[in-house]
Amino acid sequence: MKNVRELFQIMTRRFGFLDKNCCSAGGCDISLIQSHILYEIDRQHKPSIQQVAEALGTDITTFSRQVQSLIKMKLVKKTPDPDDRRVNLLSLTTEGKYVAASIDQQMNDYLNKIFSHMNDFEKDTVIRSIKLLNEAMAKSGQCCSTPSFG
Amino acid sequence: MKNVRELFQIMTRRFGFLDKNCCSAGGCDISLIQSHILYEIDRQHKPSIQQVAEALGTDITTFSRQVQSLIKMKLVKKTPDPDDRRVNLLSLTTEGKYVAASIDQQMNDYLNKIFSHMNDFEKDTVIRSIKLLNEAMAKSGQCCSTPSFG
DNA sequence: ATTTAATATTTGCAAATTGCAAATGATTGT
DNA sequence: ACAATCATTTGCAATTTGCAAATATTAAAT
Repeated sequence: MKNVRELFQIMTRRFGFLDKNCCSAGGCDISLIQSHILYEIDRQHKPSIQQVAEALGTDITTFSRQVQSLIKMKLVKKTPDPDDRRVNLLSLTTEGKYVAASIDQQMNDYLNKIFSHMNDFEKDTVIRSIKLLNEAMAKSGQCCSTPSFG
Repeated sequence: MKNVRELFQIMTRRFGFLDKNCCSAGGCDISLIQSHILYEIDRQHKPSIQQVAEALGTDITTFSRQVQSLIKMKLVKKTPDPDDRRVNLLSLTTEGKYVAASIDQQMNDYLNKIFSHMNDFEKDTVIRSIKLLNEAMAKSGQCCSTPSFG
């Protein structure tokens, strides 16, 4: 069996390209990192700045500034947490939701294009495998989380 | 079935963390991008600067400078192509090969740790699935390659 | 053979991104 | 009230970025 790492490396790289190719939505061009931020804010329920920064493995001071620029672009909103006024809860604006949804749509379209080269059984096996992989990585704790917080 | 993209996004992110965690080898700390460059130079046979830049989807002027710093670190060597003196062929120095091999070792160790949470059948299925996925992505041409050269 | 286009790589430069250290504002425990 | 802790933001200096233009070499055209 060839080097397992090679398989993962190539796949991840390709998926990264896919991600980069889906960074514009309705005349709004955003960076790859910004796309990841929108995705993560959408996924979590009113996360704090720190939560998103940690999820993405970005330095928090860097992240703070990235949020500022997304706010300037009117894609993200910052609301003080009523329970703890130190924290700011992040959420997407209507426009932000639209951009995020549009990116999600593009990504899923691409993924379907990829899966069109497989039969139903293969597709099912692949999806099941990714799920398995994610669970195994979650169990492996330290190694697959943010380097700094590891 | 939940959103397929979510599965891929999380997996890719985790694998990215894994990559970042494997960026030091024998007292030599390198950046994530530099790690990718070493990997790609190692994989290809005496590639040109342009070939590696395109494989990694990096702007070529940026890449040119990254190669320069790797040369300063004595991890990479640049040899003029005898057949076409415009191009410089890249290769790893002995030290570069050592660093690349060490990173590869760390990555495979981590991957084995992850696979230790599966039985042999599951592991086999997952690896087979990644292969399938890579083939399908290769067939889908445009979408999973570098954005600029699309 | 000389001129012209193309190609691989490198620089100038100016803007954007980075992370550390320190500051701010808010909360908790004593 | 007080110090310790925490979430977030700024100052700052260094690195990284990409575009446009320069350089060096090759291929094509006349």
